[in-house]
Amino acid sequence: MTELTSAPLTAEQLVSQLELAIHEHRLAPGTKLGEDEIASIYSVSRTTVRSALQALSLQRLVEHKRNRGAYVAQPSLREAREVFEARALLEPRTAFSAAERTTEEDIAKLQVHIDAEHEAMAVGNHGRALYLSGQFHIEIARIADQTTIETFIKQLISRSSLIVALYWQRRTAMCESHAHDALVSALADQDGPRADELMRNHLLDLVTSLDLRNKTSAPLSLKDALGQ
Amino acid sequence: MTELTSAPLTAEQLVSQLELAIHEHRLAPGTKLGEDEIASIYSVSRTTVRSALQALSLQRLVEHKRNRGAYVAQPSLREAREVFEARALLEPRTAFSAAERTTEEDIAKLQVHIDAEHEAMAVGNHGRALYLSGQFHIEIARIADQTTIETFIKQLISRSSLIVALYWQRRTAMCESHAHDALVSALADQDGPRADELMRNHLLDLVTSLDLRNKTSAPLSLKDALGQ
DNA sequence: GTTTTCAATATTGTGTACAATTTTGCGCAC
DNA sequence: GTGCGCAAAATTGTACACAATATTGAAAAC
Repeated sequence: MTELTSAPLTAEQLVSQLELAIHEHRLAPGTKLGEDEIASIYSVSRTTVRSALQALSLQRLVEHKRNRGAYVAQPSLREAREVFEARALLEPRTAFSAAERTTEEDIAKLQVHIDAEHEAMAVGNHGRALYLSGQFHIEIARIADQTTIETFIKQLISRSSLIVALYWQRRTAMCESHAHDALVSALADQDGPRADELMRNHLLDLVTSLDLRNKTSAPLSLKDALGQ
Repeated sequence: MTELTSAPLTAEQLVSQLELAIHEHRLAPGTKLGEDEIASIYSVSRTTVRSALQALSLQRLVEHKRNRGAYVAQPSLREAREVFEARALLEPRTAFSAAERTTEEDIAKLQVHIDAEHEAMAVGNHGRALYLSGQFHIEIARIADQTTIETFIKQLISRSSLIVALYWQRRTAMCESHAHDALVSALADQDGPRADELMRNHLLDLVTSLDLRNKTSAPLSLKDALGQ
């Protein structure tokens, strides 16, 4: 389903593949990304892999340790807070702008998105649900027609996915997408101020659903802590 | 002055060199960045050059055209507007946060910065003055202690430099750094709201000093338009 | 039995060589 | 004289081979 041709993946496609895997929590934070390993899995040369890993490194999705290799990033508590502070600065206002120029096609698209989210949740595919949940936020930035800000938000969403993997409190209950429903409603009404407010609260809810107290610096397990 | 050792530059250092050259307008938008050319100039391998160019490409400082090479980016009018909209979302609030935690050392540092700006202006080194002017904004983000947002602002400042190169109206008069003086004052008083307001107005002044009307899509000269 | 040192192995970092694509210049036809 | 087409040159994209560094395991000393 992911690929039809047998043509070797380009670096850009490889970035997408790895990005998606990280998004959907198939690759956990701290996982080592060996160059030869990835090269053989995707049947590409190490040159391609290195290019892809550099791109992901600049996006802060992987951490590069000199002469030791690339690892899926493990955002610190501080980084986690910063990511959500940045989102708080960008997303509400972007939702505001989006509301003012939302078309009917946009609403339809968002509705499809939300349905897919619910579907993934129903099937129990939490990784997929989380990915789609992120795409929803990106879609709003797209509607706002601000590609520069959209790029930033994309990056923040990616990193948020890592943060969720590390600091999520409730393992069972996933994020209620009622917030997303309400946002779509505000966008459909072209109600900027309401969209702004809803997005602000949504982000606040997200942060409070995380465990961002600095008990220890421990990320996941003892093995991970020593694994560095 | 730029280097003492004869050790070959690392990719990261090369990025800094090229970044600085673009910042200071020694490399104009649209300039072709041939891989072999750069490799011979800095006595590094093409591998290093390619790595550096990829990094700059992801920062939107250079545009990569498949099988045609890398060029110093030429932000479109639309892109230019977007960059300043993003700055308007990030920088005022960041100045606010910075004001609340500014120390005396920070003030001293900023003052040195401003003095250097004036000095560069006095000598007529406009490129240098522009670079330092950008660094001032980055310094404020640093004071705010928000590395994630700082990274975004760095990128926006870089791109602003390209935008100034393309769309600056008054060729003679450079940006009056009185705005920067006022900001330092607000920071020294730890007056968040005033810093926010001053930054907001400063950015507004910057935008209005640019020529962002969409007369044609022409960037600089006819030659450039054809040069693609 | 524990610790330290050293060699063997594995992995990343870097440079070079080849392949693919595009551009350019010349020649021929109209 | 102008326009088209093909071949040669140049430049980027990709793969491979070697060098540098870090990790691992075993052997020896305490």
